Amino acid sequence: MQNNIDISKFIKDFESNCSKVQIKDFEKGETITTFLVNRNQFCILISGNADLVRYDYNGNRIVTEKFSENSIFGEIFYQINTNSEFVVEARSKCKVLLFSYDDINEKCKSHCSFHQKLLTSFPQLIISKITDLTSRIELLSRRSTRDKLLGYFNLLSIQYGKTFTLPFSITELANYLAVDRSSMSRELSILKKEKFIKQDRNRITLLY
Amino acid sequence: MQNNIDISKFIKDFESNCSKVQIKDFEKGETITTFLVNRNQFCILISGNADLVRYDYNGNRIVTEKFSENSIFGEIFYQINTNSEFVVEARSKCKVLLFSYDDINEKCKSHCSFHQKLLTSFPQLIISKITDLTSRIELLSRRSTRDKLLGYFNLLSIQYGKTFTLPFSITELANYLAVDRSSMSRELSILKKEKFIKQDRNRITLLY
DNA sequence: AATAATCTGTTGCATTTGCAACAACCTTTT
DNA sequence: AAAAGGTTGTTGCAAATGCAACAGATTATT
Repeated sequence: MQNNIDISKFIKDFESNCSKVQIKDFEKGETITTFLVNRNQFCILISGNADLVRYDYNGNRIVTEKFSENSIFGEIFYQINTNSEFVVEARSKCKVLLFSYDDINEKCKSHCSFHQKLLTSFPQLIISKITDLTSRIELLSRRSTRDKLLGYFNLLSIQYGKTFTLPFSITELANYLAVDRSSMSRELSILKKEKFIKQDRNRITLLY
Repeated sequence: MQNNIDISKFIKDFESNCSKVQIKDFEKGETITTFLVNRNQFCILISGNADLVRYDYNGNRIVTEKFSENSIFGEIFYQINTNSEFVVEARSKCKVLLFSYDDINEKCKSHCSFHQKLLTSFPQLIISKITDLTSRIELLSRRSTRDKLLGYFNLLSIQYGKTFTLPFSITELANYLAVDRSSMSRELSILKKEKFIKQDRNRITLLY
């Protein structure tokens, strides 16, 4: 979630001068893109918030990833799967940079300053994404809800100390940890009862 | 897991001529690296197999990731966490490329052919890694063992058709899907009984 | 300010899962 | 060939989790 560079600032006052790269605006609720075919599509979220939503065979709506400023996403990162449908939905007004990964490689050999900047920003954006993904995998591979919660709180406490505000709501936290919301709520209550944590909405204090 | 480029071939007959990049050999069972401090360490597994193992507070040994030829790993991709210890262990003879991410950036501006090749290989290695991680997250975020199994089988069937051999053993599959081995075995039996799949050891046929 | 929509905590219940133990099988080593 | 070490499938049982339903709180909309 932490990004050290700020590509968005760079782009905000910058109009793409290259036909291969698009900057598009989306209103809340709009579909930014879907993952259906292999187009090597690569996107950077310049501003706003968006969810990657999977609709499974039962029609269940499952939030698979959450994107914010500087997040990267796109078909290129996904194995396309006929059994479920992936949609990136804007949760607020969004500004998005879209391009094909093939194009970026070609174009970067030219001296377009826009691409130049994009290319130098790439590695950090990508490494940051991998860090996020590995953290999440580490959490998701824990067997119990309690371990998931404590593991996640521990990560946050490294950054913010014993008291911190969750970066999302309780409902979204349950999604992030891939557990049932009400069950997680139950487990939170137990953690409170056992004096492991204090909780006020999405503000958490660790008591250990 | 699928990589289109082959950096290992390139490196096999190549001795690093740059002091910042090391190629090291490890015997089966040896520790390749640990994730303890933030050194921006970045590794590429040239040949062999290795596991990223987490030892949690109970001393449980949990395989978090599995690496094979062309896999990338390193501290740089992990939020270091005081509560558990991460160790990369060689499961067979391994040849590993190690360097600091900072160095690679500096050095790449020079015209060292080794770095040049490394740099051009980077994006694909990284994208391939992200694809693997997102696939796994998609599976891990499913609530039931059955959904995890069927989701994983579905991914494999896209590549290999209705009959395929799992890339790892049943025990390792349970690790990959973060479920108890015996419970998973139970669920596999049910799937067999219900004629969803045929299974012979780690060879699976989908019957739907 | 009133209303609607969403979020949160709680609880009962059925199901699933993890855990432990064990036997059969397979692989590797001696 | 025998022994040792690891893998796999099975099962009983206890514990954890998902699901559903609901009420109160909070936030957004009109």
